[in-house]
Amino acid sequence: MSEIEPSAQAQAHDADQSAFRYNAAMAQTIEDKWQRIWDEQGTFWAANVEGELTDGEGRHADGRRPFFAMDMFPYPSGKGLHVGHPLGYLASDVVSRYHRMKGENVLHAMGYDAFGLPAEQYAVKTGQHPRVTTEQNIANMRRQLHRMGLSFDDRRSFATIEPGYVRWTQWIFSRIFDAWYDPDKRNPSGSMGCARPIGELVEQFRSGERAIDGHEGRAWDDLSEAEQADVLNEYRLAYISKSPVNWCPGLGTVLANEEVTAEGRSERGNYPVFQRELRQWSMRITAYGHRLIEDLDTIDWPEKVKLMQRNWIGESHGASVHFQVRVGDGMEDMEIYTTRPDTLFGTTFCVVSPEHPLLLQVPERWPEGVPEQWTGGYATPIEAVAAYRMTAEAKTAADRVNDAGEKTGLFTGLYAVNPITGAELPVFTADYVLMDYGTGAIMAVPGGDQRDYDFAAKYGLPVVYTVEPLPGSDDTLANYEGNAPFVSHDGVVVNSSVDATWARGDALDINGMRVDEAIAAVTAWLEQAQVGRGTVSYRLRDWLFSRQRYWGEPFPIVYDDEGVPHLVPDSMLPINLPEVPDYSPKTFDPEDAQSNPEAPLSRNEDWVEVTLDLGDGPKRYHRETNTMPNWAGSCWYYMRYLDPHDTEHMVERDEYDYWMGPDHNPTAGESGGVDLYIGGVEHAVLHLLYSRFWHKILFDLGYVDSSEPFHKLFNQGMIQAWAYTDDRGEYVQADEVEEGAADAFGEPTFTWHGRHVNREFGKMGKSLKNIVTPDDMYDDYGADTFRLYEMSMGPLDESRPWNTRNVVGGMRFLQRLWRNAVDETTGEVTVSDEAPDDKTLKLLNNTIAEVTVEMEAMRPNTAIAKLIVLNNHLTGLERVPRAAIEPLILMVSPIAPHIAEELWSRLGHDRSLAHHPWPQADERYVGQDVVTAVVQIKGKVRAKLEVSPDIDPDELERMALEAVADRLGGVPPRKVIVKAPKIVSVVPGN
RNA sequence: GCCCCCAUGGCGAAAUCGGUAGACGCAUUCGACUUAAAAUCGAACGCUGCGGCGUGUGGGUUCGAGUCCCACUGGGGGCACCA
Repeated sequence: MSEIEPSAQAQAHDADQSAFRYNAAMAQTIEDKWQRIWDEQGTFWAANVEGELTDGEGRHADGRRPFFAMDMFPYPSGKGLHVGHPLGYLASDVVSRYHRMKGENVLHAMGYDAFGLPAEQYAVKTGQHPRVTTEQNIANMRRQLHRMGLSFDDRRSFATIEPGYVRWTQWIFSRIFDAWYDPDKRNPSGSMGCARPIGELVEQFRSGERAIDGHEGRAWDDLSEAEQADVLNEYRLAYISKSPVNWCPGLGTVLANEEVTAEGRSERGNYPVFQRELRQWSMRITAYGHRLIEDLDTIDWPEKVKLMQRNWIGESHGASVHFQVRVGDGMEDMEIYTTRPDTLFGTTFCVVSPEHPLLLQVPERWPEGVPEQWTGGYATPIEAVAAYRMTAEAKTAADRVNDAGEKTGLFTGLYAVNPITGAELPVFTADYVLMDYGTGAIMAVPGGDQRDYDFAAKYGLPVVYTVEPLPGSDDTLANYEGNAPFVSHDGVVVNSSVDATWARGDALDINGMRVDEAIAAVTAWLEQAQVGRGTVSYRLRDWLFSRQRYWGEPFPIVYDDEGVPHLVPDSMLPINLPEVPDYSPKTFDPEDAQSNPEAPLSRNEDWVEVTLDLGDGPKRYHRETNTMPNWAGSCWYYMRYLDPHDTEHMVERDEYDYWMGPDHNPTAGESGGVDLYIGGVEHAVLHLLYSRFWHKILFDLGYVDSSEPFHKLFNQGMIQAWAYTDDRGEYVQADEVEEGAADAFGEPTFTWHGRHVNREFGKMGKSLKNIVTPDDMYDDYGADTFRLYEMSMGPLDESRPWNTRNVVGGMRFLQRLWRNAVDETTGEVTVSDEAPDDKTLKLLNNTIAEVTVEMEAMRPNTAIAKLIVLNNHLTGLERVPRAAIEPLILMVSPIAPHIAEELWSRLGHDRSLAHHPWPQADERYVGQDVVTAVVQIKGKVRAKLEVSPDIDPDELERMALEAVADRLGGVPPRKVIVKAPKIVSVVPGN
């Protein structure tokens, strides 16, 4: 191995006496050298069970314990990295290096999530093909990450845009399209509900085991192909529907619910989003709602993220109830959803959403004596409903949010019959009822619901209270009547009995019951009377899966002349993106709600129109021109690291079982999955929910044998930064700001080129002029110091401000470490082979024990503090013993690997320390000879005693009382608590 | 509005099970070395009237509270007409 010669720059900087000093220039030389050696020797290659992927020494896994540590892979934007980005990558690298030293077979790799909107927008802006700009960005990002010394197995890197990857993304889509969800079948983990191949559903239809929806009485084979396709579409896990979706004219695409902000605007670009009824692809994630909640209990994730997923899925238990609606001379069925079936006696009207199909059947005339406010002044219900639908559709989601609380709506001219009481209830349409939650229709109970109360107050509808406060509480119904609903579950049912129910003619009386009891009683009655049943609703919507974009995965779908979708056979995958004359999206005036989406892929007719043989001879088809959302690639990428070059499988079965199967690793739990997944909390309900969903489908279908993709999730904090504005509010260059004396209020003041500036706190960004890049760090300190600083800033999962001024502390630590082994003037190794003294042995072994605990718990900040203490001790010794500094170097190596490798090699080792066993503490030297025992009187420290750690409690009590005798003034203590050997707490007698 | 999380010196933080609050680092100050400076090494470093007081504020539980409980203040995050 080549000897490091100090660079000319380093020599000039440090003059003659410290030519071998560890400084920025030396660090860079060392880092280049070791990064090259690691690459050449395949130091970080992870070994597969079989195949071409062996470790650097040509070995397969051979039963070694696996550890799969993964980062949320980056989106290769053109902006490059700042020091805030790699915090998670550094954390996972430290963990990976530590686990390698524990002898585990560590899989750590990095891919690139390269489809998506920003890449496309950047390409449009620069006039280059997105593939060109994306690949440039990937190359740049790869260089920046490599320079940090991250221990990736680079053979396993890939980008989601590569045809070899797209092929399997499309293959997974095909499996999802070709599957349905059977709620009555157990899945492989034993709970109810399982995805099954669509062929098994067809078999049920064909055999008559299952009735064919909408075609009862007909044989499956008598249905036309288009009719069959329509039936199956209602079951497929990937399906086409015409339903209200988020249409964003400013971006020219539809968006998933998760991509729309609370303000009702697009998460990207912040454009208005409109509810439009459009024909789009969806994925039936709602079928998995319960399992996605339930299985959170099997994984080791931050409670915060689990809670966000539970809230997002929003499971609510209630009942659906069939109301009869008078239409003309007949009756139509209207199904409503309620969580409070106990309040059926208190419903005084019904509301359907503006998109509800019942509105197609409104009468031609208003009934007699309808108030003008109900009709909105329209001559007929048909006109009123049409007009209301128009205004509702034109509303952006943002308008809906702003109007929340302000109720609007119109009477439909229809009346529904309460199935229990037989009361005739006017049916309104109002946009506070949403078509895609529950059944899109509600029974309004103004006495028990704030929204219904508001609506009733505005339209002069009666209010009936059916629950009153518990007897014995201070509260009475009188406190509510005339001004508010009683919404609490804590109450007793009143006003709720009939002698003969309308639907069934039996008596029903729930008066006096508590709410929970009453819910159960009414639900049971509904089921017996066959007018309703207990149901579960989800806030979660099905996942809108198509986008009007060029830069995404094409669907493996073609349509025949009748518009029936067909899968493109697996053998024809991947379907690559065609060259089109213009790949930019067709965007519109952001406010133009009536515009229509147009997919860029439809611009290439040669690609769209295609002749294929799908098994029944060559026929003409046209391709699906929408593309998949950019979440598709990230839904399954973790599996591809295991087996990145496989052309036969998404992932080879044996490799999956070894790396991610639930039996492979005692720490991965019953769910199996990635051992450690590090990333930002911003993906809590997007990527992490979609990934779990896809994974569960693949699990149900038998392609993978762990029920969850990621066993342990860790969210790293955000690195924030100070920014400074001048008196005009313009940002000034943050690194040119100087701190001045505190002002009259003790607040610090800041100046920029002599002018006063204000400090604010937030993100790091170009526009805030406070960017610090990793390259700045390499130039001034080197990658090891940069790594050390980021790891020592504080707990990994908390956000904190970046402060370049503090980085020098890490540099000094590494310099002292270096100086403890190498003479700065001569470059000679100075360690001694003599045995360490007793004090050094104690400190060394205690440090090993403590640092091991910190590393296991992912607390590099406290590990570093303890390493510094040991190093500072060695600095004070006459000669530094080899037996002390070698374990120190090993413990430093996960955090500052380059300097550790260099010192290790200078100390005479000819192999990399990357796989050297982690130091073991010698138990004989762990613990203390003397401990300080504290004597407290009423919790205040009054004396300290140096005692043996295994002192007898009675002896300690005697010593303690003697030590504080003068404070007790001869009065015997009332109570003495002894926690030997650390605390004696005395309660004085007076 | 509902739900969740956080608050410790001048600064980043530590105290992991209720047991000496402030480890470690930055900044600052003093000293040694030096013609001088840098670097390095050593020391001091919560406040204080030297009695004490101190972990956002007020209460509580306990021999003992940064840690547990209640109420509040400030900051951050999630959801938001979900029947």
